[in-house]
Amino acid sequence: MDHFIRRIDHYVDVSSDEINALLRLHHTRRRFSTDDKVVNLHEKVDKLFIVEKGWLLRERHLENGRRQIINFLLPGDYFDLMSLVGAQSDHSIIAATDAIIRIYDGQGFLNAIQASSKLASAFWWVTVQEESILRQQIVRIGRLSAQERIANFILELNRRQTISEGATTDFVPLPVPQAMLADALGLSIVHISRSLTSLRAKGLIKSSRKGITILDRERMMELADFDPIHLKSKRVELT
Amino acid sequence: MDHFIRRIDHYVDVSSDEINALLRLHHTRRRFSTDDKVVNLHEKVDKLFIVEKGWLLRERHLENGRRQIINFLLPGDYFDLMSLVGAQSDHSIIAATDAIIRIYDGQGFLNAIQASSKLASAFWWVTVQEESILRQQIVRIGRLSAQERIANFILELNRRQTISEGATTDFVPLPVPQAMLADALGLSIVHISRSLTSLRAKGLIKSSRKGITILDRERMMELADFDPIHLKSKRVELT
DNA sequence: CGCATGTTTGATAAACCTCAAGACCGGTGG
DNA sequence: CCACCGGTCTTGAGGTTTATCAAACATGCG
Repeated sequence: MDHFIRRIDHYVDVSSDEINALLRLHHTRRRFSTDDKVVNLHEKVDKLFIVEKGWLLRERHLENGRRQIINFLLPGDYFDLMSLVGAQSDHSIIAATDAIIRIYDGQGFLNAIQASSKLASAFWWVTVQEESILRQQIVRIGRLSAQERIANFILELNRRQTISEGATTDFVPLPVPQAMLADALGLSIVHISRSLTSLRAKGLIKSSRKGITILDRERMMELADFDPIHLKSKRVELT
Repeated sequence: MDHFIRRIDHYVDVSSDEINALLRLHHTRRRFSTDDKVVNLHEKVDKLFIVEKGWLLRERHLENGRRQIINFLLPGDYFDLMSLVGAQSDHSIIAATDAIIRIYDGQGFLNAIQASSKLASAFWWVTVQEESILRQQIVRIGRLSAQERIANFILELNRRQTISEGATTDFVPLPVPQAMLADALGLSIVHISRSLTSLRAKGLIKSSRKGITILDRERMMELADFDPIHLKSKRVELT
C-alpha cells in the first residue's frame, strides 16, 4: 500500500476509494538525485508534492556557510501547504537522497478536499501532525543536550516510519551522512560523531552506515524525554 | 479594529462582513491572569481560541526543571488547529501576562470556513504564516548565536506587531521577564542579560523593563539574518 | 520603607566548536 | 582480485560560547 494512504488511514477512517480518487487527480512524477533542488528559496509555490521514495529536506542557509535543516520529508509526507494559497517559500527544499515525487496542482487538490468533509478532516489531521513535528524539533534543539537530541530524533524517525510503513522495527534507516544530522540538530559534525559513540557505549543503540538500531527503547525514551503521545494514532468521529 | 480581523485582512481581501459573521459565531470570553493554564498537556482540544488581549505561550516541560517555550501567542493570533480534529495537545498553553481570550467551538468554526472558500483561503493563509513562525524559531535556536537569536526574535515580534496593529514602530513591547526569553531562545537567563548588554553596547537597541527600541534596524537585520520576505503581506486572487 | 521579583556582574565550569590528522568504507579501474 | 581514491567517520588538542552558582543591584508595589 502507498505510504501516503497508510498515513492518512492511520489517523482517520477514510474509505480507500475516496483517497484513491484524490491521488488520481492529474499529477506528474519526477525523479530527483541527491542535492537536486526541488523548491527554491522565495519561489512562489502553487504545486503540492507527495514524497513517494527517498528523503527530502527543508533547509535555510545563513552567511558563513551555516545552514539549518528545518525537517526531513519522508515517503508519504506531503508538502507544501503554501501551495494552497500560492505563497512564496521562506526556505528551500532539496533531495537528501535520490527520490521520486508526485506533483499535484495545489488548487485542484484544494477543490477536491473542500468537496469532501472526510478528506478535509484527514488533511487537517496530517497538517496537525506536521506542526507537531516542527514543535518537537524546537524543543529538541532548544533545550536538549547533544545526546538527548540525537536519541529524540531517532525515536521520532522510528515513530514516523512505523506510521507510514505500518510495522514496528528497531532498525531506523538513516540514508544521509552525519553532516546532515549535524545541520538538523544544530550541532557540529564532530560532536554528532562523539555523541553517537557515547550512545553506543551506553548500550542504547547500535549504528552503521545504513542506519541505527534501537537496543534499549525504554532507557532511550527516558533519556530523550520522548512523549509517547507525540504522533500517536487517533481515530476520531467524522461528521 | 480587531487585531484578528486586521491580520486576516492583511493577507486576503475578505469583506469585513464575512469575517464579522465568522467572529460573531457563538463564543465566550475568558480572562486569565499571568501563569494561568489555558490548555493542559495531553488535554483533548475541541475549542478554537483567539487572543484578544495579552500574551500567551506554548511550552513544554522537561525533567530537571528545564522548559522550552515553543512560541508566543499575541493579540490577533488564533489557536489551536488541533481543535478542528479534536486531537490531544502535545504541549501546554499558559498566560504569559494577564490576558483575554475568545473561545469558539472548533466544529462550528470549521463548518463556517468550509461554507466559504474565501474564508477557507484566509484561514489557510494564517496557518501558513503560523508554520512559518515555527520554522523561523527552528532556524533561530538551531544555528544562531545568542546575540543573533535575540536580534532575530525582536525583529519577528516587531513584524508581527506591525501586521496586527497596522502601524510600524521601532518600539517593541516585551511584557515578559527575561527568564521567558531565555526559555524561548534556549539560553540561560544570565546569558540573555549579557547578550542584551552587548546589543546595547553596539548601539543596535535600547531596552527597558517595558520593551525594546530598535535603534539601527539595518544592522540588526543583517546581524540576525532576518529575511524581509518572512511574514510578508501577500494579497492573492481568490477563486 | 521593606519586600518580592527581576536584572546585572563576577568567577568558574561544562558543553560544544574548530582545526587537523588518521582510519574506515564502498566503489572503480588496472 | 587488488590497489587506489574520494567521501565519510573518528580521535585528539585546544579554544569559544554558554551555563551555573552566588551575590549585589534595581524596580515596583503594598
